[in-house]
Formats: sequence, C-alpha cells, structure tokens
Amino acid sequence: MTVDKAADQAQIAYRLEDQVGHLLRRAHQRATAIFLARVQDTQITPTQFAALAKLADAGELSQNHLGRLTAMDPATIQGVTRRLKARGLITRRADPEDGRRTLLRLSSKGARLAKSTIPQGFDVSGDILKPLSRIEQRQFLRLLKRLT
Amino acid sequence: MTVDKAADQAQIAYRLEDQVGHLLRRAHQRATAIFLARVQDTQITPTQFAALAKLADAGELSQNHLGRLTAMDPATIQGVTRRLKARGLITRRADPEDGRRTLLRLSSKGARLAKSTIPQGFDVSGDILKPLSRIEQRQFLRLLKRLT
DNA sequence: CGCTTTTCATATGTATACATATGATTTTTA
DNA sequence: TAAAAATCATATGTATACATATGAAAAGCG
Repeated sequence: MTVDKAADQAQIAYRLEDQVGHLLRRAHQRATAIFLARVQDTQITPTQFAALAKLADAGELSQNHLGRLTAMDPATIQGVTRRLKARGLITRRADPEDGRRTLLRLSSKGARLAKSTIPQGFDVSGDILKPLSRIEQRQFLRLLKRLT
Repeated sequence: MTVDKAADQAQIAYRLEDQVGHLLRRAHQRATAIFLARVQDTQITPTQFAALAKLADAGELSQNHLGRLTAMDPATIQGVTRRLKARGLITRRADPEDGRRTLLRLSSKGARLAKSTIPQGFDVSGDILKPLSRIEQRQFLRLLKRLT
C-alpha cells in the first residue's frame, strides 16, 4: 500500500481546464487580446512592442541580442525586425567590429512611437491583472516569474 | 497634489521583464517546450493533445464546439483537426441533425494514443509547476484561472 | 411563412514560434 | 596558427492564433 498519486491510478480525470499549460495558453491569449485592443491605432503587436521598448532602452543592439532580451529565437526576431524595418520604425547597419552582426536602432519615427506607446504598456499590464487585488497581483507576478 | 501613479510621471522605467504579458508569453513558451520534450515520441502538439483529450472525454463533438472547449477559434481548430485527421487520429462525419456541422470522434488509433498520453499530461503539468512548492502551486493555479 | 440574423466550416492573409539547414564570420583550442 | 567549434543572420517548413470573407444551413422573428 503506497502513497500513490491518485492520477496514476486513473482515479482522477484529466481535466484540461485545470492543467497549467492550458491555463497559461489561455491567459496569454487574453493578454494579447488586451494589448491589441489598447494599442489598436498603432498596428503594433506585443512582440514588436517588446522589441521597440528594448531598443528604446538600449539604444543599439545586434539582432540576436535583441532577440535574447525579448525572448525570441533568431528566426522569430528576424521576422519581427524585418517588419519593423519595413514600417520605418528601426534602422539597420552592419556592425563594424563583427561582420556577422547587424546592429539595430530606433528610427526617429520608431522613437516617437515608443515614447507615446510605452505609457500604454503600463495600462495594458494593469488591465491584464485587473481581476486580481493588489496583493494578489504581487503574489501572482512573483510566482509567474519563477515559471519562466 | 494628487496621488499620481509614478508611472504616469515617467519616474518608473518600463521594464519588459516585469510586465505580466511578457511573463505570460515566456511561461507559455516554457510550458510548450516541456510538453514537447515529454511527448516527443508521439509528435503531438499541446493543442492537438487538448483536442484529443477533450474528444476522449466527450466522445463526439462538432468541430466548432471542440474549438470552444479547447479555446481555439474556428480557423485554428480547423487546422488542428485537419492535421489530426491526416494522421488518422480522428474521424469525421456530417451531423445528420444539422447540415452545418461536422462531428468529430477519436479513431481507435486516436483513442489508444489518448489513453497512453494522458498520464503524461499529468507529468507535464507537474514539470511546469516544479519550481513552486505545493502550496505555491495551488495559489498560482487559483490566481491564473482568474486571468483567463 | 418569409426574411433577417446567427452559426458552421472553410479559405486567405498576417504574425508569432521553433526546428533545421546554410554560409559567413568570429572565437576557441589543439 | 591552422583546424574545430561557436555565433550570427537568413531561409524554409510546420504549427498555432486570429482577422476577415464566404457560402451553406439553421434559428429567430415579425
């Protein structure tokens, strides 16, 4: 007689609604929708915004470095920066010190957009967390950070 | 003299790493990676697994209904079920009572796969939550559910 | 009962997300 | 310092995710 997990005995049903992966997926969907609704006018996506915000902070970064700072692999950040470049929000130049790298910067247009949109970023975060009390929000963020 | 939020005064930097949307995106990435590593051999994705698990539970569902139960819009569930059908994991038939609907069921192969994979689903959830203590896991799930 | 609205599934297009492959370049190391 | 390994950016292919449009069918309504 061991202290088996009941699940191993198939005594607990697999409830999709209770699985953390499914809940994270849904919460991410909701967060994305809230973001898009808030910044609708800019036609900017969450990942594009992340890239702009990081560049606003760092000034100039190589493409892959920007990807690491925003949690995008090389293939993904490539697509994101290509679209930002196409919209004239960033500029690119070869790194004079490393022939493999491409350095990225905000254009003046991109800098203006970042400046005007970043305040909305705070609002978005507030909206996403709105269902929770202030204390719960802190708790949640603390735990969520440990699951990244 | 109002009790302004400091953010409105641009006194707090926008730190991407602290924003709940970004953290949810990263946590979802990690959860997906953990799932894929666990069920590598089946070549099944998290959403495909969700569809199989729901069908295992419900028996037969219309395509859009399955989508609602798994949090996928009609376009997304269409692609997911198309791939499951292509792999012979589900069967489709017209709904005799509603000419708009297509009813979906697990094939015997799909039922076998669901049965053998669902136990791993519990393991995946455990792995995702592993960084937290048992109490923290409960707290986190409770709060996360309210953000979906 | 006819008309409007809704629902269903499909189709198309854009945007992540990632595996894998590639060529150029830099870094490491033997 | 020459060879091996690692890094960078790009390219291709598959899989969500969703907006929008479409035609068929059912439901709602005056």
